[in-house]
Amino acid sequence: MKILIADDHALFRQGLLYTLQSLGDDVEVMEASNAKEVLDYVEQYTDLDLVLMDLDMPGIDGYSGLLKLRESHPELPVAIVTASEYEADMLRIIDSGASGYIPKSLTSSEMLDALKQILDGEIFVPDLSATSGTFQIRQITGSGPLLASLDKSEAAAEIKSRLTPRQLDVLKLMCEGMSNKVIAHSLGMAEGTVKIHVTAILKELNATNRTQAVIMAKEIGFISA
Amino acid sequence: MKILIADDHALFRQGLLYTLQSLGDDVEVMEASNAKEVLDYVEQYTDLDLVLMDLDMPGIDGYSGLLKLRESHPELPVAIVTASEYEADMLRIIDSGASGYIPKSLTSSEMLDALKQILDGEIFVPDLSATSGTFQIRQITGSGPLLASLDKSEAAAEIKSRLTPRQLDVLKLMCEGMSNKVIAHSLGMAEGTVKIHVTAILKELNATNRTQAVIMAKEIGFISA
DNA sequence: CATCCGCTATCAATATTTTCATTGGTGTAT
DNA sequence: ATACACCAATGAAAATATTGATAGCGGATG
Repeated sequence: MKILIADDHALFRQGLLYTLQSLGDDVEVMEASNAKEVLDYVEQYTDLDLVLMDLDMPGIDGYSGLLKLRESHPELPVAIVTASEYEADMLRIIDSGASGYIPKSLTSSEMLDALKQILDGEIFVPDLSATSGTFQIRQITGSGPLLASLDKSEAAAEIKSRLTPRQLDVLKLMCEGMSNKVIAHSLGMAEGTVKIHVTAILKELNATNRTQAVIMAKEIGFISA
Repeated sequence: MKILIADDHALFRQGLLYTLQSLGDDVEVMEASNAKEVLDYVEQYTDLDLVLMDLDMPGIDGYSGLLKLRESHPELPVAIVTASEYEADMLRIIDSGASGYIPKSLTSSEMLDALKQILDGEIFVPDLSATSGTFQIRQITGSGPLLASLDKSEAAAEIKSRLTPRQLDVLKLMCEGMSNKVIAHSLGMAEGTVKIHVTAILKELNATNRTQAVIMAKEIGFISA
């Protein structure tokens, strides 16, 4: 198992290196301190299993590096490691074909879980939400009277019972602000299938567009889980 | 010798921890993941020899933490560790009484040299001119990193100040799940005008679609008013 | 037991609407 | 002068609706 880590901060590389050892004895870690080195490496070593690249590096930045890698080596998993935790960044990066968006604020064990997930072929995205701040049952134009007349937990149970498991998966990602394309990529299904689920969700929730559906889901509070 | 390191990135702490061991056997390292923990630590442990504090942390940022430490414990050496390499930052920080300005891009050995220098009572500043290759004027895209470092109410004020009154009107209705057409009708303007406002809002909030913008606005909590 | 039926999940493909980006122009305050 | 609000209009992308087809899975029926 060969993993290439790219970060301009030597000490962070060192911490990551140390953590990566826990993945197993057959893990070989290589280091790069900028994106250009990464591009050179992937030419030279064709047996890489994963590239972990910092977003913020001198010279070619990680995002440009990601785009170039996706173009030249589409099958090589590339995960972006970053100090930023903007959902917008995350979406942009996942949308560009990265296998994961890994905040530097993760603990070692969280980082390991994320990496295992990525090495399993899944896409890792952190749970940036967890805010759960503002609730109020508000009348949504066109929303049925059902939701307004139930309290939160009842409504949440109502919804969960009416939506299929797969629909719940999709709704959860909708609540992260993801586009159909990103959701499809994230859940490993075709974009068309996502659309079918979205349509079904809108119908069940009696919403006329995705934003309304997300608002309802968030206000009811069943997405925070 | 007791050293407290404060950084919200666990892996960086780990790398730094490892490096600090090389300073000698009698080095005891403590960790904090935010500035508040630092302030608590220094109250509890009065025999600290050095604090290494990241500039960019959630909650109280490193600079504020530095100022507070200089006030409460003027004799305790505090060095700032940072991902940024701006001369302006450096001057501000050294001027505020820090014992050093340590770029995260330093190698382990450079870091050790810097720390030794600081422990000797000197003030460490990097040679920024040497790393001129690294010198990129980072463009802050529109919104910038501001929101991450502010708490909700501050962020709400931030947003409100950056959006025009009419944009706020539109955003409010977006948060109700209305389509552009309905918003236009509702505010008595053309649909095209709504689109322009929406585009401007997305840009300001650094969002890639309307659902994201609504999520952000709701999470920050400024729409409830 | 086999078959039929209903539910779910998947993909493909089409058509329409909505959303988003951009450019250019007008008026209006400060 | 500069920022704001507004409109028109274009093009591209995303979202929504719909139809058709395949496949697995569980229950019901014969």
